Amino acid sequence: MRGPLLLRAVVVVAMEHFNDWDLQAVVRSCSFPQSEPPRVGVGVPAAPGAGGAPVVVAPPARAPDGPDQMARASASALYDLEYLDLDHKPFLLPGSSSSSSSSRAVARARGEDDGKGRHEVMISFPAAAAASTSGAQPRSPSGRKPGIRTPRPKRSKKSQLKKVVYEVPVADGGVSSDLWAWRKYGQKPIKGSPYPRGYYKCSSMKGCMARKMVERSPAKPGMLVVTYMAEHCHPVPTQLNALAGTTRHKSAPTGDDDKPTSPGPAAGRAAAGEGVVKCEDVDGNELSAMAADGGAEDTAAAADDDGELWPEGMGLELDEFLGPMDDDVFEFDHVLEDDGVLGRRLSL
DNA sequence: CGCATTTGACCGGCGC
DNA sequence: GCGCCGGTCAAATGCG
Repeated sequence: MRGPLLLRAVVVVAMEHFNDWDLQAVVRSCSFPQSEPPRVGVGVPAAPGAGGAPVVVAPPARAPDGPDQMARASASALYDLEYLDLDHKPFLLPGSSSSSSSSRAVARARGEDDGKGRHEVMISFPAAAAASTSGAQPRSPSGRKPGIRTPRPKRSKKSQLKKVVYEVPVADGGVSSDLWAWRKYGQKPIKGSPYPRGYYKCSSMKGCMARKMVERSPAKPGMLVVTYMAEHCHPVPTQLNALAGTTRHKSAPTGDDDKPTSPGPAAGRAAAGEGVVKCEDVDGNELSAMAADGGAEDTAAAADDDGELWPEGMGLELDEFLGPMDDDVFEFDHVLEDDGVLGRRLSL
């Protein structure tokens, strides 16, 4: 395990509330003990209907070129993605998105070095992002017979899923993480890529529809491409080690097996939570989530196909976590992208 | 024993 | 309309 988390960037994406935009994408960073916080930009398109292109949020880190840089880069590989509704509805399910105008966002994130180190970010938020959740009915838990499957509820169109693609560097030992707890539910080889893609669901709270896919960038083997889909409907877990005893910690993976050594959060972790937050599903039904204070979890761990680890032990109090997120920390300006996409840029 | 991960199969979307 | 491919499910397996 590496040292304490030095740097994190938090991407906050919310639908609605940007006038006619469906979403807000806020890339935040916090805890930059060694260097200036990276500048991060977020863009949102003006033209609806062009959905499909994913959001790529690239980290502000650059390739390490020394011990110090290495540490910095490793730390900067840690990003937290959080979905917030800035209109006081902090946690959204995908279905809660009301507006339909926006379809795609393009964001740019600037790293510490605005020059060559600039990281391009693309965001896509198709309008009907919520559809998938509406159809997500729990299946009969027990025993599927071979060849016999319970009818799967109609999936929403994949292209309509809200996606945030996050590029994180695979630092030495594979450092990349967010605060959420993820449970792997699948892995598939992707055509055209030598690396398989892992599929993760948020396991911080039952019923959370948040998902992510993790794969290594074929173009840049040193980068992991993490695609987040749907929003968490619960607060970001804070005390990552609170339930350390309930989580699985595999020994360090060796070499190039594909096993993501995710200390997966046990289901029981939720029981440890104290705060209860409510969130709504697509139908407006309230869901109750065990909130952060003590609830939470350890590390969202996801490994790339080399079995590299996301870091653990990022204990963080909620206020601490949220502290750096003051509004005035960020500075937005709108940018009209080449393709007519209205981008929103923010800097710290 | 309970949980996460693995892995093969199934299913739907999308391109041709 | 068909086939490919990606995404998801769920039984089997392994680990703590």
